[in-house]
Amino acid sequence: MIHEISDLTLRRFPKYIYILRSMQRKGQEYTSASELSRFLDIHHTQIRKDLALTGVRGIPKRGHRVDSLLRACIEFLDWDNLTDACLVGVGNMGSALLNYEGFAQSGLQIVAAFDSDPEKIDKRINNIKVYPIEKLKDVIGILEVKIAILTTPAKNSQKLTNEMVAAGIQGIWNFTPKKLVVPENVVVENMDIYPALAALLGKVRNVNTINPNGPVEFDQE
Amino acid sequence: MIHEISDLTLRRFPKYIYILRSMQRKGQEYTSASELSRFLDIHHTQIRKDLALTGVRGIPKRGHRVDSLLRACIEFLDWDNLTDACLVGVGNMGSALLNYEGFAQSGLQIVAAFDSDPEKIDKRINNIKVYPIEKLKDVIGILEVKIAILTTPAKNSQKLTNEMVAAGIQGIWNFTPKKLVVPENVVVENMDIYPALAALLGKVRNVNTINPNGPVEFDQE
DNA sequence: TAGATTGTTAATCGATTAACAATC
DNA sequence: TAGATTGTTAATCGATTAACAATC
Repeated sequence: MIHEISDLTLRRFPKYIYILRSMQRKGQEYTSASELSRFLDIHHTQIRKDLALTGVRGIPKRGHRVDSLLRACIEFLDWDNLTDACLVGVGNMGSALLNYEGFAQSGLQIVAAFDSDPEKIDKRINNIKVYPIEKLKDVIGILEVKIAILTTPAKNSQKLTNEMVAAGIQGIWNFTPKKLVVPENVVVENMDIYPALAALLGKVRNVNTINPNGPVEFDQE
Repeated sequence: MIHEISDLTLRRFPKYIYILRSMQRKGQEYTSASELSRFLDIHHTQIRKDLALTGVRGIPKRGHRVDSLLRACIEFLDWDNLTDACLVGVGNMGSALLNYEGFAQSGLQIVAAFDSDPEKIDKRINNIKVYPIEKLKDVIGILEVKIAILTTPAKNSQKLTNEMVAAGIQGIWNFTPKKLVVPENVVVENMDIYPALAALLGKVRNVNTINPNGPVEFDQE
């Protein structure tokens, strides 16, 4: 029986990869679950379970070779194969993502962008061509893109989503605050910043409420 | 005994606020936990528990008044009071955030930005002044800012974090992939896009693995 | 060898969901 | 009234953490 890999598990792997890459750059040969745990605030048992999913075996007392462990993690996420994506909505956030350098190392390649502003159409941003939004369906169909990044104003997000789904999109990275309605075989990953903002402000308040004057210092003098 | 409000709870409230605002715009007078549940994919029992935290009481068979419920949710997150923040690193992502229109409605006001590029210093983006990074400590001290948004390259993130903490920052919204080390009274909210990307690509793969040919259609002919 | 580390199984913890009486 | 909705308590579920034998 194949177990579905849980969302939380998938989210931990990029953190392993990030640390392992920096270890590799520094020439470190071996690492252990306990060492990764110290750097990441993830319990060492959790890390062992995750790494076991990739099939690697560690050596007691020594741990894992950094390079083979890194390779295993990258393969586990399939980040050694680039998945094509398109980006819809070339505003501030969209441009920022089009200029991101890290995607190529993370399994993603943006091959087309769409916008409704005639000023932007047919321009290239970071060598990615901006198509008119009317051509959404055609271009997605021709390029056979399965992943879309949605960075439009929230207003049209559902309409565009419907078009994208009709054109064959299977996964949407949603940067708008709107919940998208999609068929069950289409996946949505919400990248809404407001829940994160609420969590940040709320946690700062939690800290201040529980411990309103900060750490108590013993006033010598 | 005061219960600390959990992270997941805090993250749900912006979703309630978002829906309630659009209901209010449409002039809808009443809503119910069950209705919100349909729009949000959150269990109705969960919603009732959350709303109970704000102190509102619903009316059986009728639900809640949209306007008073919205007000209660906003007060619960303290979004009716603006918290000052500064932004460190005016790159693509930083500029996108400086131009965000939604923060004022979400309890956040960015009052200063910092960068090391002389081209950017002393310019204004969306009326927010860009200071030289060397003045980080002074400006944060003078303006008494407690929240920082970190959108620099990952390289210097820990060094800048140390400076910000020394200057009195209590909460950091971290857009870099690096895990920041901070004292326990400082809160970090990670807005790393790679875990989200891994989750999206992984979930699309999950769907295709479990159901490789999409939904089975009964071919009538 | 001694001890650090692995990998697995069991216990704990917290969030989500189910069940149900109360109420307008 | 009948029935939809509320709000609470109990059950379930899954993730995290603890415990521990195996091993180099």
